[in-house]
Amino acid sequence: MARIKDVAAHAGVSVATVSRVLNDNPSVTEETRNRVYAAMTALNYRPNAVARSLRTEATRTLGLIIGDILNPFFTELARAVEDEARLAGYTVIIGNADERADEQDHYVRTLLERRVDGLLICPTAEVTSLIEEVARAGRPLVFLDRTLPGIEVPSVRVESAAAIGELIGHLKALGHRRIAFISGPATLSTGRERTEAFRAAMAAHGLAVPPEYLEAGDFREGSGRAGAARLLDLPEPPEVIFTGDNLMTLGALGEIRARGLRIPRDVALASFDDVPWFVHVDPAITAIAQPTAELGRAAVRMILNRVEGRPAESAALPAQLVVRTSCGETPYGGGPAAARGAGAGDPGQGDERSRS
Amino acid sequence: MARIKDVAAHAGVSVATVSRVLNDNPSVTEETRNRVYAAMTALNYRPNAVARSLRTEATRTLGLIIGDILNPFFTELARAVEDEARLAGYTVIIGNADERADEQDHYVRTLLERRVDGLLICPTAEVTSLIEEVARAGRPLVFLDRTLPGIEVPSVRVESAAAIGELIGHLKALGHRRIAFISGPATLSTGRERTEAFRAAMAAHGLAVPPEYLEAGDFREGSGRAGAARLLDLPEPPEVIFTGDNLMTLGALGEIRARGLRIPRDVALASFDDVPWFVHVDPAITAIAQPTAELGRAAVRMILNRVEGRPAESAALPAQLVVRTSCGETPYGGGPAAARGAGAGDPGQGDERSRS
DNA sequence: GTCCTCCATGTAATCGATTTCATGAGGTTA
DNA sequence: TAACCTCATGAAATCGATTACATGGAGGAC
Repeated sequence: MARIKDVAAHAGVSVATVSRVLNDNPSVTEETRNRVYAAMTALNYRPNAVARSLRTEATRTLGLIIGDILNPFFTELARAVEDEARLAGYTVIIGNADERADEQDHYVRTLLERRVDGLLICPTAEVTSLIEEVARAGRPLVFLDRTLPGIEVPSVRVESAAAIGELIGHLKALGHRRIAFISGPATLSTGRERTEAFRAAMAAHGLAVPPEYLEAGDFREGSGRAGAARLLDLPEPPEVIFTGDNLMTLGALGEIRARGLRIPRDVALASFDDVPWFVHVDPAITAIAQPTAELGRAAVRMILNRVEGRPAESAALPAQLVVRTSCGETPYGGGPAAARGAGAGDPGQGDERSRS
Repeated sequence: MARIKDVAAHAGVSVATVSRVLNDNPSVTEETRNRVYAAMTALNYRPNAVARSLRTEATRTLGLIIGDILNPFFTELARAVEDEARLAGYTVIIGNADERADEQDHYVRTLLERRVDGLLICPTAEVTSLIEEVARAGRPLVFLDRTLPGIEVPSVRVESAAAIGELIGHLKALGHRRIAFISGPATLSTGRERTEAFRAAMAAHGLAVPPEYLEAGDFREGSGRAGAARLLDLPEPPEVIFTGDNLMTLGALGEIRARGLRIPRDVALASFDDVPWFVHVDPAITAIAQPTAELGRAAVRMILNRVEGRPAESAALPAQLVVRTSCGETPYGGGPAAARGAGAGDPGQGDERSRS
């Protein structure tokens, strides 16, 4: 593969001049510039980003470590991060932690060795010593979606309490009283926050939460299924199962279907986290939609601020309740076709996730 | 950040010795080795992969360019590629072409500049001059899922004809005759292959395919919806809509639901490409499942063969029909709960997509 | 015509690792 | 004891770019 030296020789100039052309340095004659361009195309020259990075100490690369690549939430997040980074001229390397601290640490190490300019992490449960060290060393780092206690790192997360409160209000208005929650793991900030918000909202509405109505899940399909099974086996099963993320919803749905129960007549279902196909389940699933794409974009802006030496401030973006029909017909509306969001619209409907 | 020189000074050895320790060179005394390790931890040393790559001309990185990161098919593919690459000690950089040739070319350029050791591409429609050049230059390149005509590049793809033949047989056995197909773009090899297989299977079963029963889609949700709308508006609408990929299925489903039609009574639906939630649609959607993960793993093995100088041979992996209930009850089985795969099982059911 | 300035270009150091070749200490053998 | 070998280690070149500094020629001012 042609090197800068070859281009220089072919064009009859020095490597410095070729480098200047490469970097749009204005102090190169139009004529020389053209000769260099000609040499580049003649030799099929492609600058070696490895060499360049070694010298400039910048890779124009961001590392993104997500929790689970098969979870559509993280996929959409990755997509948004990628798009926003691309606009700024950065490439993204995605690492899939598979919700395991050791996998996460593996990627942190790999990405640091590759000298990414910034690191976006959706941290798994444990605060590993590696993460602590990286944070302490002051390397550009931003937490995404989740946070870790006791670590000083700017973060972008979702503010879920308001939407959860709205959901509980909606359920109460529909006449439901016995509401169960399949939570995410208490080791994750998102799991804790949603559980706390659920408890608080129930209390605010004067509804009791017996301990057996709080199932501890792990943001995986299997735990959603198992949690739903235990809830449905209770002497007094809940009227509503509220699940803490889209994969556990998938599991709970599977269990409900396997028992031949009808939604919402036998048991209602609501999901934290919305995915496109919820609309196509019969009945369509009431869900709390997260501002996933905005979350990713905000995180990129934040990490680039840190990379480029500007200050970065943590942010929390509001989630939004999307009322459909899986918890019963809304008393304030028409039939299934007229189901409408309690918020400014229904971001779960239609083509909003397809791009041009 | 500490460099190899600092470690050498701290341990009282030369940089060559540190490098030897780093690379597990056996000709280093146990004692020296320990001193070097101690220095490394003391200084929090992390080898600079950029510098190493410059010298060794290897990045231990693979590039993967997929068609659309929001399509679960490609996500699962990416996941498998990542896993298999990781086993071999490689990192993967994923580029999302968004089904556009210019985006694809952008990533090809970026990845070449970053000197990835090998390139896995799910090529978009056009044969761009860049792709041609890269193929001609003999750089390690493997086509994944799709192929390009007239370009000598090893590829891994899905053999769909047999499964499509089986599906048509299944539909005919259920009494359906008027079967329409919403195809992928004819510019993609997968689009062409599925359309050809559909025509051939229909002909083999003595069924006619009027031109208006062949809708040209583009593997996007919107075209599935529009195609379904046109088919349902025909004076003689089809009894079955067969869609060419999972996103178009999503669109067609949306259109069918919006019209208040019941599946399969008013119109049956079958999908090429299976995704986990098809099980939860009511009725569950009959689909042709692709060996997605195996596709990704095979592609990695192939590119690593090429990278390491071994020969690589193209492969085609068989798709499999998964019969559910969206085309009607099977005359050879029980009720919905007893729906069973025509093949060796139902890879679309249960937890097979969750990992430990 | 001389001198100074400006500016396009070139020379060479540098980034942090790997790797070839040299070196010298210690052990073996005759 | 001399000659030789083995082996751990070090010195220095190298990968392909960027960039500080040097250089020399053209043009303007006097």
